[in-house]
Amino acid sequence: MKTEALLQLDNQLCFPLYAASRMVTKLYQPLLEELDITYPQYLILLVLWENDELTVSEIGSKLMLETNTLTPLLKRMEVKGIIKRTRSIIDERRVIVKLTNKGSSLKEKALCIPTELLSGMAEHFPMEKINRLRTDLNNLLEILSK
Amino acid sequence: MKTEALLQLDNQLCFPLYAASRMVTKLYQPLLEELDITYPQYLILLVLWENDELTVSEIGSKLMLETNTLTPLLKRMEVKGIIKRTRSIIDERRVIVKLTNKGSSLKEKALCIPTELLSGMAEHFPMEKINRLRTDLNNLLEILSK
DNA sequence: CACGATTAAATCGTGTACGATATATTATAC
DNA sequence: GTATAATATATCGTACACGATTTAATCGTG
Repeated sequence: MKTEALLQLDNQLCFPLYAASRMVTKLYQPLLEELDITYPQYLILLVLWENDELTVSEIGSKLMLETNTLTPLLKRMEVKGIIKRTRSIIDERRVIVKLTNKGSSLKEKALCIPTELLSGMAEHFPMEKINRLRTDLNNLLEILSK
Repeated sequence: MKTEALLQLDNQLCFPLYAASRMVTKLYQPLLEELDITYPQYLILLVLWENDELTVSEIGSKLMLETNTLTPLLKRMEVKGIIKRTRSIIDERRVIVKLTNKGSSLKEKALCIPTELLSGMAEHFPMEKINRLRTDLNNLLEILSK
């Protein structure tokens, strides 16, 4: 490919990644609205539902987010009453994030979300392709994170 | 797959998309810093280098961004002196975005960016997979945008 | 045990994203 | 022609992202 052609939007990897990420987030929105949470807040809940009581940086390493993003995000979630932040007694540098009852119980409401989204998507996009995409993206992430 | 397992971070399509998008943006950053532009500003330049003198909403439809994002972004780019915004005389609702000389000349500096990134990535990620990823993502975008 | 280095969060400033609304201009219907 | 609908941007408010810096607590070494 000519160097020139590499600058065309269609030939970039970055753009479809950027656009698809935003579009998929928008797909989630009507479903997340019913839980009164945003998309990044949903990701944090996914992490906590799998493993409750994590420190801020443990959440960060799973989601690849720094404390400068997480701290305000977690504070908003605490205001909503879905998590609780407490300083660790053993090591007062650490802040333990724990689900409240409300936060835990949101999981039941969320169970239908992945299925609903995938089925909506699979109408026009074969599941096999979705799986391949996920695998490729996870591979890419692995490369990029080291 | 059990419904429960669908809520695991690893099984989501949304998360690797979100994380990979942010990671790839970070890869661009050192290169874009030399041009003194941000990543979304780079995308706008890609569009204008292909086709100069577009309206705000024409840029928006190519990048899937609304005017509430673009207007401030374009204003910052105008302040930097890389584009010029002018009301159309034919239809005063429209704003024509045009590259300045500085904006045009940034293209030469940018020519090496895609090659440099792809080569860095291809070390651990076969080009064939990158191409497949791009194709799949573009397919997904097509589905999602209608 | 003391003190510099490391670690964990928080804070600050800037720049996106985007839903909702406002404003101004042009098109359309009657 | 004029009221109204449609179109194109802009504005506003909220919520991320993230580089850079700060603050506070713990660790490690002499």
